[in-house]
Amino acid sequence: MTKFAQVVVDVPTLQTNRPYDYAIPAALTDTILPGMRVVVPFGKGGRRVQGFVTALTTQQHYDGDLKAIDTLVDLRPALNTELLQLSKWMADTTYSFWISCMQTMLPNVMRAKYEKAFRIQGTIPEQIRTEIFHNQAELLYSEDLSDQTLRTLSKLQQAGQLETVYHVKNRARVKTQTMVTTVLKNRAAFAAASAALRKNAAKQFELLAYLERHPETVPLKQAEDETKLSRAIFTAGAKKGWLELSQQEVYRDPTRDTQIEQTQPLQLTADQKTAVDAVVAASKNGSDRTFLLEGVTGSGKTEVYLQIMAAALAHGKTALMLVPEIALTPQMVNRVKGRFGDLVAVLHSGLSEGEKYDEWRRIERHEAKVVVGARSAVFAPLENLGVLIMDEEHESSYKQDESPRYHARDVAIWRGQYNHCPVLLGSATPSLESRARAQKGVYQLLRLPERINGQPLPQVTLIDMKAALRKNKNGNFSPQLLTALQGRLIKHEQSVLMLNRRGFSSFVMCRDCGFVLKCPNCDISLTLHMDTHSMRCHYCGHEEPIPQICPNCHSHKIRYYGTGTEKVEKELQELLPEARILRMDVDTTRKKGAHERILQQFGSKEADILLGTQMIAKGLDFPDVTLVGVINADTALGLPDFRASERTFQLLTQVSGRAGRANKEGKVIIQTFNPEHYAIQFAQRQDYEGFYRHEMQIRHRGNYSPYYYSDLVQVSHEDEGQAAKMMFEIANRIKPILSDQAIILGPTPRSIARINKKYYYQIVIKYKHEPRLHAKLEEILETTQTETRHGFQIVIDHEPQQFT
DNA sequence: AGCACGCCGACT
DNA sequence: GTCGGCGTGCTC
Repeated sequence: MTKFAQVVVDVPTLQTNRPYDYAIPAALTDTILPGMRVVVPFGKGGRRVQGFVTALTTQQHYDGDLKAIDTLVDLRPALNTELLQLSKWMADTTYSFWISCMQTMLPNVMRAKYEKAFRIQGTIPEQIRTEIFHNQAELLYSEDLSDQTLRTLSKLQQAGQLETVYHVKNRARVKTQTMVTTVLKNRAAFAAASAALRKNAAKQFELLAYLERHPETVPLKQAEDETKLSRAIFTAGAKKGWLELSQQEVYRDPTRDTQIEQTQPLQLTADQKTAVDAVVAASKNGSDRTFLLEGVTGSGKTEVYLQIMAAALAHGKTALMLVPEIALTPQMVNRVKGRFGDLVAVLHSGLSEGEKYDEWRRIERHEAKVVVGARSAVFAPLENLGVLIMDEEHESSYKQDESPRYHARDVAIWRGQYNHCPVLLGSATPSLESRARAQKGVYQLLRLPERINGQPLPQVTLIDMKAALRKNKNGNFSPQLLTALQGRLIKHEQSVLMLNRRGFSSFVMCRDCGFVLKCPNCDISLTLHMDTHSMRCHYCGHEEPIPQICPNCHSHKIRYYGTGTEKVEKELQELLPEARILRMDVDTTRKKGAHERILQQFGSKEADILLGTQMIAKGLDFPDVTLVGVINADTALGLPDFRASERTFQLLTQVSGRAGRANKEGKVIIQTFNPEHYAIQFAQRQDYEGFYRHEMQIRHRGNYSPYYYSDLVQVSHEDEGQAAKMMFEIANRIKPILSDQAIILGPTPRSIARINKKYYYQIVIKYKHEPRLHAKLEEILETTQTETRHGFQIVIDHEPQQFT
C-alpha cells in the first residue's frame, strides 16, 4: 500500500534540493507512479509548484503533518526509471540541482510556468472591482502593478476580501485535427438520407455523394478541399447522423513535406565490416563496451553507424545517434531517414517547441526506434537501447556550458551501462581523452584508415603568410591561394574558404614573425585585457604590459589578430570580380532555415565560392568542391587554452576533408603564420596518430588532461575585492584535503574579468586521484549558501572545456 | 524562489 | 506610538 510520495519540487536552490514527503489522495493511489509530474502546495500561503515524484513509500519520513498532492500532470511517467536514476547521478556528478537535471531531460514545453493572481473572495468596493479588477474575478499579479495598487490589495487581503491563488501552467499542447468518418453504411441508408432532403438542398446532395464515395476516415480539411463544401455543410451532416466528426491527435512533423528517397545499405569495405561486426557482436551479447572508431574523413563512418543501428533494430532494440548541432544538416538527417523511414525521430534546435514535444512523444510511445539529435537528445526516452553512437565525439559542444554542466559522452556511457549495450564514439580526430582511453584498453579502438572511394587524402599546401604579407601589406590572400581560386573559376569547379574566427582579437601576434606572447610559467598564450591595458595569463595570474615591439624580431607590427568574414568577402570580390561568392557566418545564418538555404544554393551551383566560418568544416559534402582554402589557420592557436593545438588540428583536418569527396582530386591550401607549428604540420599530413603522440607528450609535461582531471571553481560578485577574497578563502579550504599530487592553479581573474557588472575569479584544481575532493566541493557549495544571498555566485565545473 | 517572521528608522 | 524597510529561515 503506497500512501506517500517523495517529490522533488521545482525550486532550484540547494536547501530544497531533496525530495519532500507528500500524502497521496485516495483518488490518485492507483495511478500515481514515480517519474510523474505533480502539482503540490509548497511553503506558506498555499503556493503551488510543479514537482517530480521520485519514489513511492508506505511510510513517511518527515516527522510532521504532510500536505497532499494537488493534481497529477501526467498520465504516464514523464521520466522512466532509467532517466530518473540518471537524473540523480547527473545532479551528483555535475554539482547541479536534481530538479534542473530532470527538467533538461524533457522538452521545454513540459516545464511549468507559474502565475499568481488575486481572487475576489467577499464584497469589495465597487470602484476597485471596476478599476483594478476590470470586473473580472481574478487579477494577475505582475511586476508593473503600482505600489499603491499593491498596498490596496494587501489591505483587502488582510481583511479577508481577497485570496491569492497560484496557477501552474502546463504549456505542452497536443495538436489535434478534426476527422470525418462516414456513418451511413449502405446504399439503402444513403438513399433514405437523400429522400429525406428537399430538392433544392444541392450542397447536401453533394455531401452525400462524397460520403458514399469515401467511406474511410479523412481529415475534415481534406474533405473540404476535395468537395469545395463549407464547414457548415459538414456540421449539418454530422447533426443528421450521416457522419461523425472526431478529434485526432496529429504530430507536427517538420519534414512532412520533403520527399526522402529510400536508400539501401552500401557494400562495406573490409575495415568497415570489421567495425560493424565488433559493435554488433557487443550489442547482441549485451556488452556495455565503449568503442572508439577512428576513421579518416571520407572513410564511411556514417555507413558504419547506419548498419550498426540497422542490426540493433533487427534484434528488436532501439538506437540513439548523437551528432553535433552544426553537423545536423538536412543531408545528414535525410541519410538516416532514407534508411529507417518513419522509425526515425529527430531532435535539434531548429525545431519549434511543439515539434520537439511531438518527436519526444513519438519516442516515448515507442513509435520511433531510432533517434538522431544534438547534445540533449542523449536523454531521448528510448527504451531497450541496443547501441548509442556519438559522431564527431571530440566536439566540445557535447559539453553543456551552463548548469547542469553535463557531458553527453559521459551520459551516453552511463546509459550504455544501464542498458547493457555498447557505445560507439566516432571521429576522424578523436579527443585526446578518448584516444588515450583506447590506448589503455578502456575503450576498444576500431580504425578506418582509408577513404571509401579509394581516393588519396587531398594534397595540403601550407602558405607562409609572413612572406605573403611582406609583399602585400594588408591582404588576406596569398598569391598561391588566389591563383588556385582563379583556376577553379575557369574549370567551373567550386571552392570552399574558411575563415577561422575563434579567438578573434583576444591575443596579440607579430605580423612579421608570427610570435605570440606566452606566459613564462605556463606555456599558454597571454590574453589581452583592454580594461587593465595588460597581458594576462589565465592559469597562474601572471601579468605584463602590452608589447609595442615584438620581443622576438623587434618589429613594430605586433598587434591584435582577427578579421571578419564581411571584410574578407569584400576583398575577395575585388580580387575576383567575376566570382559568385556565398557567405556563411553567424550573421547570414541567424534566420531559421538560412543555413540550409545557403548550403542548398551552393549545392545547386549557384555560387563558385563558399566563404564561411568554422560551420562549413562540419559534415557538408559537395562532390564538386575541389579546392579548400583556410585563410587563417592560427587564430585558435593563440587562445589561452591547453586544447588550442588540438582544436586547430581537428578543425584543419576536418575542413581539409571537404576537398575531393567524389572522384575529382581535391586540393587544400592553408595560410598560416606558424607553418612550423606541430598542429599545422600534422594537419598538413593528415596524420592524426602522429599528432596524438606528440600532443600527449606536451599534455604529460604540462600535467594536463588526459593525464590529469580538472575541476574549476568560480566565484563572482559585483565587488572585485569581495570576489577575490571569497575565492582565496575557498582555495584555502580545499588545499588541506588535497594530496601533494594535486595542483591548484590560481586564484586568477577570468579573461573578461567583468561580465554584467560582475567580477569573476577562479581556481582550477588538477588531480589524478583525490577521493575527498568531491565531498569537499559539495560542502563548499552548501556552506556558501548564506553568501549567495549577498550577491556571490559560485560555480563548479568538472572537466571544463575552457579555462578562460 | 517566495513567503513569513522579526528587528530598526521616518511618518500619522 | 505605528508603518514598512529588508535580513534570515524555512518550505513535506
